Amino acid sequence: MARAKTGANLPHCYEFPMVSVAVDCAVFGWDINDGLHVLLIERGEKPFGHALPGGFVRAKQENLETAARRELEEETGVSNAHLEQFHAYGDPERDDRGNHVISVAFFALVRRIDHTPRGGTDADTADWYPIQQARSLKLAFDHQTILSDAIDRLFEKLRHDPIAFKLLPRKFRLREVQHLYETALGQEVDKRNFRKKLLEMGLLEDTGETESDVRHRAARLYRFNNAEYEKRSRQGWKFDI
Amino acid sequence: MARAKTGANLPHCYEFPMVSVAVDCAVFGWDINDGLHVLLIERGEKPFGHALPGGFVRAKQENLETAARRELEEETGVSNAHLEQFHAYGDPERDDRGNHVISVAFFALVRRIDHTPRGGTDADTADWYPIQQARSLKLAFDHQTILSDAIDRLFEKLRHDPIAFKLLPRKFRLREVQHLYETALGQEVDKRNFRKKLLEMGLLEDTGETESDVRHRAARLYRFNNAEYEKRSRQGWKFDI
DNA sequence: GCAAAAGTGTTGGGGCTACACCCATGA
DNA sequence: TCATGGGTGTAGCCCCAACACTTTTGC
Repeated sequence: MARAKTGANLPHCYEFPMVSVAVDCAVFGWDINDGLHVLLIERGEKPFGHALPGGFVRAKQENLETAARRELEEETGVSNAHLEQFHAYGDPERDDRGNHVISVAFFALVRRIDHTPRGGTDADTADWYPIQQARSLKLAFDHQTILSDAIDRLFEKLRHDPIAFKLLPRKFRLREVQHLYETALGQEVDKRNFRKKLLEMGLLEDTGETESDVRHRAARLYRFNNAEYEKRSRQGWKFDI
Repeated sequence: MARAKTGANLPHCYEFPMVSVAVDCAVFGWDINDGLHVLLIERGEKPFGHALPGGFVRAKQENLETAARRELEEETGVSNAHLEQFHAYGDPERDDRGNHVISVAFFALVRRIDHTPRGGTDADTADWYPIQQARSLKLAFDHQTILSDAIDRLFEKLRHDPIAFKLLPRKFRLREVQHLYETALGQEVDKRNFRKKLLEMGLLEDTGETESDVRHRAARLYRFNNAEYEKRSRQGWKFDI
């Protein structure tokens, strides 16, 4: 999908030099045993190494979010993610292949169990990396900056928006929620106070089910009541943890 | 600055059709007598009517923020604004002149007294409009959506970031701060409690001066201590109102 | 019965809300 | 002296933080 400047037929001509537009996604997945992970591509072409999934927007055919969903599906097999655009990156030198490429970055939240990554259409492979490890890799282009911004934004947003429930399984234990928030806040929280706050908020429904296959007392499973959240949201209520 | 498709020399050729990249700015100004205003251009060309100041990014020459500053300066004479990128708009049909133009939108905060708007380099004229009035205008392209998002974002951000002091004069009365917050929150706040909170926060310095030319008791003038704010910020402290 | 996590109540203190009056100034 | 906004103190309440033990289950 690179905009070649060499070669025979370059049929699309303009008065001024043009910028290319790409989208990139920081896809996050959560697992109570493993913590927060991000989905990275191991590139099979030009700038080798790891990178965020993404690619060029198809002019006149799609908007930014559609492009992001398409690239995500093509490169990693992930579909139906919760997508949120968070920043555009536009330094002229950010793509070291020479073109001026601006990239609109999204973060994406998925339930990790639903998404065993698969490789892309070409030689690329996609895989989950713990965020600590991902942070220590040398990513292509300015993807390390993008990833770092995405993580900051995700942690910030978890506090003011109930997007945690896009990461957690549909039926979850309270302790999973707590663990996720401890990761986001960077500190431990008091179990009793956290549960009280969460339950008294009135957005969690007891499914009546409990976990199974554990060798200790089984935890109740809860479900997030999104309809109720949206109702209150329209009335000006604000989620906060 | 339009990317003409007609005409003789179109020297920049590509393998694929290209997207154009623009930046647009919602410039906000505040005045205690007048409330919140936004700076709009009255366009002298093609899609006539009002629009946000902005224009195309110069490929290979500038990044997004630089482009926004340049366009702001060229079209309205505004310089040294506080700029924050907030969203990118990319629907293929959003520019009704036919090209696929994505726009990276910024909101800009200025001290209105410093900026008497002046016209642009061409036939355009720039002027302040109260936000209520601006909201009721039919703006060019999807600028009404952009403006509306910018206002929402500004109001939200005022609560978690001391950006109010980018809108207020360098030396301000407490009542001005209160008025601005009442606008942002959409509700009145208690004078005593508001002052207490603000002063006990310890980020406002008494300048020792008072306002003049008023026919009632003169108010003290305060200054925002940005150095202190940044220091605390680095220590993890969070502004909140 | 033991290991491992689930689940639960109370208390004290700090911060927020609510509320009303005097002060300084210019006309 | 009056009109106009500037400036201040307190009491009650609610919410948040701190804190430790009992329950269930599988092995």
